[in-house]
Amino acid sequence: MKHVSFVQPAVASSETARQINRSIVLNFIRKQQPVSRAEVSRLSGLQRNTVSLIVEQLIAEQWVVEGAVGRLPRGRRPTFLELDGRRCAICVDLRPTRVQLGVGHLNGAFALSDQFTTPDNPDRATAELVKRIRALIRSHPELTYEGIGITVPGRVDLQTQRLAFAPNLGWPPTDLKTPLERATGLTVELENAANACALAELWFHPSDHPPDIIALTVSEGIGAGIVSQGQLITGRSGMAGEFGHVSLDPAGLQCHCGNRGCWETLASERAGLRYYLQSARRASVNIEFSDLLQMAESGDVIAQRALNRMALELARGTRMMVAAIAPQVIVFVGEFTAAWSRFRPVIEAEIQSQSVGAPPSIVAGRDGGTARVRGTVALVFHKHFSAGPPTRYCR
Amino acid sequence: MKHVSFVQPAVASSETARQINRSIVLNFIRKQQPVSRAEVSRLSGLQRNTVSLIVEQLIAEQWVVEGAVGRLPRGRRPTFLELDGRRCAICVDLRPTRVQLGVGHLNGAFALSDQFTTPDNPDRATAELVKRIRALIRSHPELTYEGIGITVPGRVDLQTQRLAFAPNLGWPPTDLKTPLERATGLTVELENAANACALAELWFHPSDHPPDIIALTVSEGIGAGIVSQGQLITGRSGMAGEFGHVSLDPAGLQCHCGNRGCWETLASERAGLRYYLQSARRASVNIEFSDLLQMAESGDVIAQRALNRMALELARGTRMMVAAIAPQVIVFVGEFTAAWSRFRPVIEAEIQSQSVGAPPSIVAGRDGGTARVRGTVALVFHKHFSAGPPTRYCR
DNA sequence: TCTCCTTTGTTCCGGTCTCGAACTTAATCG
DNA sequence: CGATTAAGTTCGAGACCGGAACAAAGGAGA
Repeated sequence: MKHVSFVQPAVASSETARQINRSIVLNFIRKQQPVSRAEVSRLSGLQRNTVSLIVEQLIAEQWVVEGAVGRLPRGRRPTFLELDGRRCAICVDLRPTRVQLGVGHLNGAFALSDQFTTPDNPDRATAELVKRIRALIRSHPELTYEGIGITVPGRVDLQTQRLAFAPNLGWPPTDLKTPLERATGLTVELENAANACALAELWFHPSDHPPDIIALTVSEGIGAGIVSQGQLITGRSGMAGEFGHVSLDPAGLQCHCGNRGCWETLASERAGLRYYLQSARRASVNIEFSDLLQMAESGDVIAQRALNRMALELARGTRMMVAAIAPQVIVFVGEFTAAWSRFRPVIEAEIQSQSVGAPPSIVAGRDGGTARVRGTVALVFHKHFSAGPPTRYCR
Repeated sequence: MKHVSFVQPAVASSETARQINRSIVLNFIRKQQPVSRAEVSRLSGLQRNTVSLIVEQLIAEQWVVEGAVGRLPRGRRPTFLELDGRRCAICVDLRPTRVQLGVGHLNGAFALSDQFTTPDNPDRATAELVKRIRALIRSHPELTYEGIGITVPGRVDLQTQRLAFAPNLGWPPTDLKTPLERATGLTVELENAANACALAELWFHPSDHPPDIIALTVSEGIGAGIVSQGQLITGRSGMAGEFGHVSLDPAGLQCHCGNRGCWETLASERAGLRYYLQSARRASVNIEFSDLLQMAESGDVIAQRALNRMALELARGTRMMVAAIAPQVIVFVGEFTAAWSRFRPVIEAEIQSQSVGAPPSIVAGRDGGTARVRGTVALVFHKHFSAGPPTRYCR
């Protein structure tokens, strides 16, 4: 079997140096804004003149704007630089039950806007999205829309950019990108929700995270976004991170994916609800996961027991990830983090029993309900901030 | 909790371009040797003059030598370039039972030399290694020794470079690097055996492998070396890839690592032997895994059943890796590949039942017994062939 | 108010690098 | 023996960065 032998490494010229330095400067401005040219020079190690030249270019291309003038005890006042907030991305979080829209600005500002119930087929979903996105764009004509970022509850094929595997959505493989791009004229970035959350963590909380993190989204299903050495692990056609479909109980329940006893069937919101309904003996009662959290909060012992069981199963799988990937941080994202004080000790205890080296830190995603939507901002802008694809040392 | 915020990205200058292109040229020569300057120019996209300049430099630094002169139907004859075979690495494969030594040349030539029984403590092992390595160097004074590469049955701490976790060796955390470097004057590279095998696959079989592979070493224990997008996944302090210590059976046997029912306790050579002894009811008979393979080969039904059970457990864990990492290829390394025709179908069947996307290819390591030792060649030379650390796009 | 000092930001020069084109070298073919 | 073809070299142009000198913009102190 022959594969495409290796990625042709792009040769470097003097312009390559500029590209690299440009991305360095741009990232320093993003991370430190507002910041002066001199400060960027000191932080990056680039000469002041080089920074000035690059900044001039960035201003011309409308990535950066000059802001206020600073104060110093002595000397000339620095003029601060910021990212240009007029650039923004349209953010879509597509989930099995609801679709959430928002607008994320390059300077970090963010606003949720619309939401609607997820249509039961891709075509209707596309049509609805087009309608709402058009309205969104019309409502703020002063902004420059960079693109549309969409998080999906499934895996996006790297080659075709189609939504290739989405058992919790129940859609067939779907091309969302092409029709949306055609209808709106904007580029569309699709990404698995967990991957997007991982990117968002790096993007919005740069200094707190070392470069090896896992973002775990727990909702209808379980997905993991793996970042290693600052790079998203995609795997063959973008399928990496399906820890949710590792079978932890060969005799367990049938999963959407076809296997039995997947972690997802043991530790997702659905599993939590199932644990509750099994004990409560109230079959087919129409309760949602948020209700379960509420009930546990207000002292319902059966609900509490269901959540504890869910926590235990979550912990088991987390231990698997720790052994496999050895991240420095695991960020948990999902409604269940509202009951983080219940989950955290259980997971932490299990992790600590894994004696191979120091355990990773366990944190709940800080953006609460917006983590997934915000992730799409990173998705859209991310490629503009890296100097081309990282060199791959494939032999 | 604060971490070192991010890796300071190295700024680029004109010399950066040269470094990048140098590594491109060097790698093309390695992969295509013997090859002419003109051919490198065509393959890489660099101008002929640039290639010539870089090659001149590489020859001066003794990385490359001019070889034979080629023939063409018309035109001036090309002079072929090859890597300089006088450069070589000392290769050590440290295993719980035996230590194997060898010499690997930059041009791909390779020779096993010495082997000895693993001493039961680190100090004696170091002393023995120093003695034998000195003898090895003395025996070929015409060669330039670049460094010493050592594969170990455990994990090497990224920061301290100590052998930090080696349950199958039974050693405490040990610094092998410093004393060996002091005694020999050569730099020492330590790496987990599975990681080394993964690097070796990329290094010696460049065109066959896509950039997402897992190398799985099965012997006394089980270790995985993960390469994603052409880069080795290290994880927090080099601990990534411990799939062998994921618990697949919470009620299973106690493992060296302290947990219960680790994959390693179910599918390693030791497990295979255990399965045999359990059925054969010949406790404490002194047989080795190679004997077991032999017995199965010559028709012993109990031995065959033991191997089949081992294959089944190996397959189960492989499925976990496929879900988690989604590699394009999994390379199996270990004595058990002698019975590959027995293992392969079992693993393949299990993988195929994983319905998420196309399954990865399953192959047995081609270098047989020398895979691990050869891996160390890649280990020693690898850093000279990449243009500095890959840029990390950490936010 | 005026001068000194400090810090920001710019201008200019020298060096490195790649690219493109012209040139030299060395072989084959008619 | 000249035409042709391809390999490898030489040279000038253009892009970029680093370092040093310079202009700008204030505050502190006399």
